[in-house]
Amino acid sequence: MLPVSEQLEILQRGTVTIHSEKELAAKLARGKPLRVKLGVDPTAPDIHLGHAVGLRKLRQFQELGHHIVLIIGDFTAMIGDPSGRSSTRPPLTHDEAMANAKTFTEQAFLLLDKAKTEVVFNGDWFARMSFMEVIKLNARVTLNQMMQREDFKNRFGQGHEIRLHEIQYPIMQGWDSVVVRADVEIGGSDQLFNILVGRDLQKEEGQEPQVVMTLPLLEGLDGVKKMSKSLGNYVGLTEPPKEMFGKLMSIPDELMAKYYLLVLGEVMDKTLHPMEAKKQLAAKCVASYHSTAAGQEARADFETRFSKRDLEHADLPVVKIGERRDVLGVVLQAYAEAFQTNPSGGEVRRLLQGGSVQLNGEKLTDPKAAPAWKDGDVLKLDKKRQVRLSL
RNA sequence: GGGUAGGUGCCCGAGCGGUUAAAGGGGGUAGACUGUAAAUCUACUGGCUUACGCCUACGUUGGUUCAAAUCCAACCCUGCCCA
Repeated sequence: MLPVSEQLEILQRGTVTIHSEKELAAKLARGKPLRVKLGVDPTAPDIHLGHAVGLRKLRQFQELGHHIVLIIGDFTAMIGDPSGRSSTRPPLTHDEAMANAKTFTEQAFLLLDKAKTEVVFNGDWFARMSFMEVIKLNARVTLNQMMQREDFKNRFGQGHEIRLHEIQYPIMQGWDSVVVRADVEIGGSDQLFNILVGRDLQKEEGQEPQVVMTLPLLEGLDGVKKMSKSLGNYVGLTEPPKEMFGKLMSIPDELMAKYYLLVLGEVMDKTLHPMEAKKQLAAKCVASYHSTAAGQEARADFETRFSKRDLEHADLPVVKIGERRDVLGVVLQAYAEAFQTNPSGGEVRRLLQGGSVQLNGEKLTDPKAAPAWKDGDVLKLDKKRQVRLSL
């Protein structure tokens, strides 16, 4: 193992808070592998770049010889939990949670060393807790304490409802730490409160409290809200290269440096033109989850399709025209076949009206028109999607 | 349990018998611009295989009325105050 000071230097990189470095140093100094905990709720089947921030930090721990405990919140996912602002996440069935957990862990191993990772499910201990045990656990925490959490405080202040099960959530997460005897827990900076609860519970149980390590939250494509599946502002780790590249090109410039840091672990070259910097970012990201070649290809494709707007020579999905020859019908078909999405007739009419739909560069506006479609025609559907037609 | 304020479209929020698919804002989509960035301007923003037509929508269910998101009743839910 590396000397403590070197380990510390690596581990503290890119963190928001470590509580406390002194404790971490002391734990490291023992020379034994630390148990580093990360809890994830399998509320969605895919891992995105936001999750990857934490996973990358775990990877660093692994490379330094430490042990990772990945806790899958199969139990917590079933009861739903407070998500972000003021809404409550819908509860999942256990089957749904487990199905998500499966793909979730598979994807996590894109970044983690499977051999040094222990995966546990918190349903294993929560599902068989008795009500008495729950009460006793609750007795250790005060409501006043819970109300310190910003999310609760705000909602309470605004007269919004807070359901009691939501207040259990930090307690459960904290109890997880007790069960797995975590030395360190990492999480997004929004997890600070929950992780601190873990410390309290550990102390009460006579354990040495875990070190809290929080990481910056990665904003999603909108540049404002935390990346999340439910907000639709995410980039999935397993997305196809072109998709991944395109999505990254749409992030606000202000976020680029942060993406460089959190997604790639690099410092952005500020001398580059922002667009070039973004292309490099996107290509590198694709490279790390697919391949360098895929990154270059995605970049080339992007430049053909969007920078040069050369749809003629672009590699587009091909849609074979079916029975319907009217514009509305063909557009609907193209969406369905090439992009697995089914916009409503109204939506397509709106796109037509707005001049979004173009055939070989000519705007199509009449849903009822039936142009003389030709083999190889390029049909642009919206800002980001185009197809090639075949007869 | 009592009192009181509320429950409106993706979100916030106006409307308080007809002209309301429902003001305004946010968000979203599209167009212009352009770097699939930002800013700005503009349009659109319930559904229907093709619509000056139909269907669904203002917590739920009934009722009054030619006509209800708007009035009445019961019920469900939330905040606040009291117990």
